[in-house]
Amino acid sequence: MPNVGQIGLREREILTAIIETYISTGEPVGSRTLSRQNKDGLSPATIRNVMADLVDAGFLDQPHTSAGRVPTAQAYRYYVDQISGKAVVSPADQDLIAGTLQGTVDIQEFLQRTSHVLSLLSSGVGVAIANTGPRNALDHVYFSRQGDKKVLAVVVTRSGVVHDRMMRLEEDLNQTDLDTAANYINDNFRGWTISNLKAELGRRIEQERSEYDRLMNSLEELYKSGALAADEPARNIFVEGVSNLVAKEEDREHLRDLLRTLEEKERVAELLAAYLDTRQEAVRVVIGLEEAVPEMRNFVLIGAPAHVGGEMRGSLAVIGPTRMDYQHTITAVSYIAQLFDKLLNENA
Amino acid sequence: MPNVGQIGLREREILTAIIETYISTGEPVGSRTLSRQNKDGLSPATIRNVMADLVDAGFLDQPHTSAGRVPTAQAYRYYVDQISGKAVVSPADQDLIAGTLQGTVDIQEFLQRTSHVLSLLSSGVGVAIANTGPRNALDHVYFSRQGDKKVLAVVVTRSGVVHDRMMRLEEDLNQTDLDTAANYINDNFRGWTISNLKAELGRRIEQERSEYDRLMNSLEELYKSGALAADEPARNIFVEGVSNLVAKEEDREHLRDLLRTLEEKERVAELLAAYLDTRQEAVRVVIGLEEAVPEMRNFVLIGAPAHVGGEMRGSLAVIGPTRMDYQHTITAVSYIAQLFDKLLNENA
DNA sequence: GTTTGGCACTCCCCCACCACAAGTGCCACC
DNA sequence: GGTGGCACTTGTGGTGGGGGAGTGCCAAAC
Repeated sequence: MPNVGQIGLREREILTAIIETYISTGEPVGSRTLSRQNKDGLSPATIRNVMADLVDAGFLDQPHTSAGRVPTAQAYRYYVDQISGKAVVSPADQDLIAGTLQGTVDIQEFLQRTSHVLSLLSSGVGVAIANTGPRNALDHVYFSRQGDKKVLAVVVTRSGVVHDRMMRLEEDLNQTDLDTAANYINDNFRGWTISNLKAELGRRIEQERSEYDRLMNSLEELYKSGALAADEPARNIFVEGVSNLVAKEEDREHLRDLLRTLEEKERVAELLAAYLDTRQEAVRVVIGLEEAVPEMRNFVLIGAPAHVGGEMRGSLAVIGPTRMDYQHTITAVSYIAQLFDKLLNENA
Repeated sequence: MPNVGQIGLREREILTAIIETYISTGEPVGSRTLSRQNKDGLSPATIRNVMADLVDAGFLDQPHTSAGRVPTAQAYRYYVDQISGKAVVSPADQDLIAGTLQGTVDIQEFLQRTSHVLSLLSSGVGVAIANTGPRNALDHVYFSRQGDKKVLAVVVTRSGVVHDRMMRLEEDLNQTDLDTAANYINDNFRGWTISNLKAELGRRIEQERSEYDRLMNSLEELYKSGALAADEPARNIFVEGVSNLVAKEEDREHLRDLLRTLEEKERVAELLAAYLDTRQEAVRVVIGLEEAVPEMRNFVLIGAPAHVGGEMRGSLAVIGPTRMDYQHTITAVSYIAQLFDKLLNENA
């Protein structure tokens, strides 16, 4: 068994140099190239020996016998661990981010701009999501009659996310009935999670069904119409910058599958949820995305959750090729995640 | 000067055959191939003569001296005119469309699903837009205090489009002030276009500025915060199916530019507006998109507007390669446009 | 013992070359 | 006007060799 993880200083330096060279050139790196750029003036032969060790240890691969070496997932993992927390976000990036996000109070707008700026700063796609999960607490609802049997339902949650939805009822309700129903819900359920609210409301409707009650009748109508659905996920998932991937991904078919997956925004949301559903605040770098999503081979996820009171309420990420500027991207994600956290907590 | 447009029956048959063959194979079509598939049993030599005429008349091009012929924009134009209005939408497509769009009353959901189904039915991207232009009439507004100096503004227009926007004020207003302001606007401006409303409101605020008035003060606050902005275009523009283009477009750089343009949804909206802003109901096929958008060379737009009382309130389109199944796409766009029209008129 | 230079070997990449297929234009003939 | 024939053009696909980059290993040097 090779001595994985037990590599010395020289090995580490060379490994880092190989990874960085590969990231910038995209071509397998050979001993000669490395020897030339290395200040320590090591000869190609020495480097070859070290490289052989690194292959044994699982950090490098050779596309074929007489080609240079290419970093493995394990190498990227090592590289990311090693650089994480090192750099701060550059002033230029700070300006760009501040300029883009300045003045956004509205969550959806923030998400949209965040995904955009992430795609600009990285060589991948930017993703920004506000969770509209079962744990999202109600602030208030508002119903507005829009015509015969048609009602606009606006649900505002404590995290500032607004759901508006046009509903069709089975029987007509006038605006007074709707206001009464909204008041009832707001008075009784403010602060409840949407799913709990729905369950309890269903129970109460069931209980009162025997005796005729105007309010309960209105509530039942609204309940049946789905006016309280908190699950309109596609509206709060923003994915931008797919054009970045065109330049990066070689294989055409692979590219098409990838874009197809990214267009299914719910899948992207699931991916982030799977890897970021944690109480940790830190940026997480996931290498080896193909285990969860086969068409994402050779892609990594750099993401961070946003919390309100210890609960995850949103997340943002860059999904890009393994060959990317990790330091730059990690600091950018980290910086924006802080802003996101702040925004959510202001709104809470 | 070549006798453009003065082509006989035989020429037309051959031109149509060339276009259809080119659309299905993607390769320049030669006289021999055509002679073999043509039932009339014309010899390659005859076809060659006809082809030479068609080149003179501007319908065909040759990539190089000894290659087959390729249709020009003019040829596609002819082809589309010739087939338009011929076919009806197939039962299978009807099922797919109905299944996807069934039960959507909410405009945004309809737009999203429409763009999706258009991308499925064609080999291009599907676009669906609800106009939030200056001509959009107010139904009512609703303001809700969300915290210190923060207000959620919900603007509902007659076409059923909802704008919700979180605003930050310069000074705090309580909910009563907000309700008074909303009532004032609803009582005075229902049915006005948003831009007229804003202009008139600005005028009134200016007029009353001298004397202190609580209502006017609230209105001014809201006015300044931009709560009445009707221009949140990105939320009502849906573009889906970019992965379709990966398979179609050869040139990598071109593909990247194209995707980049399609990601700027406002530009897509402008494009539709430019070509569809008309009182005509019919599907419009725009060939030669590169005049307006250079990166869309070799792409066509097949779109239709949706009207309410003679005014354009929405539009939908497919943007796809010149090499596409026109008949299929045109009928699909036409069919969905009718549904869109119906939905808008129900909501009106 | 580590580092280095040397050397034979492997493999990919590029390019020149050639034959071939598909297509054309034109001309003579029906 | 349609057709067959023929010489010419041009992209394509396959082959083969030269060159470059890199490797592994060994023996010598430090």
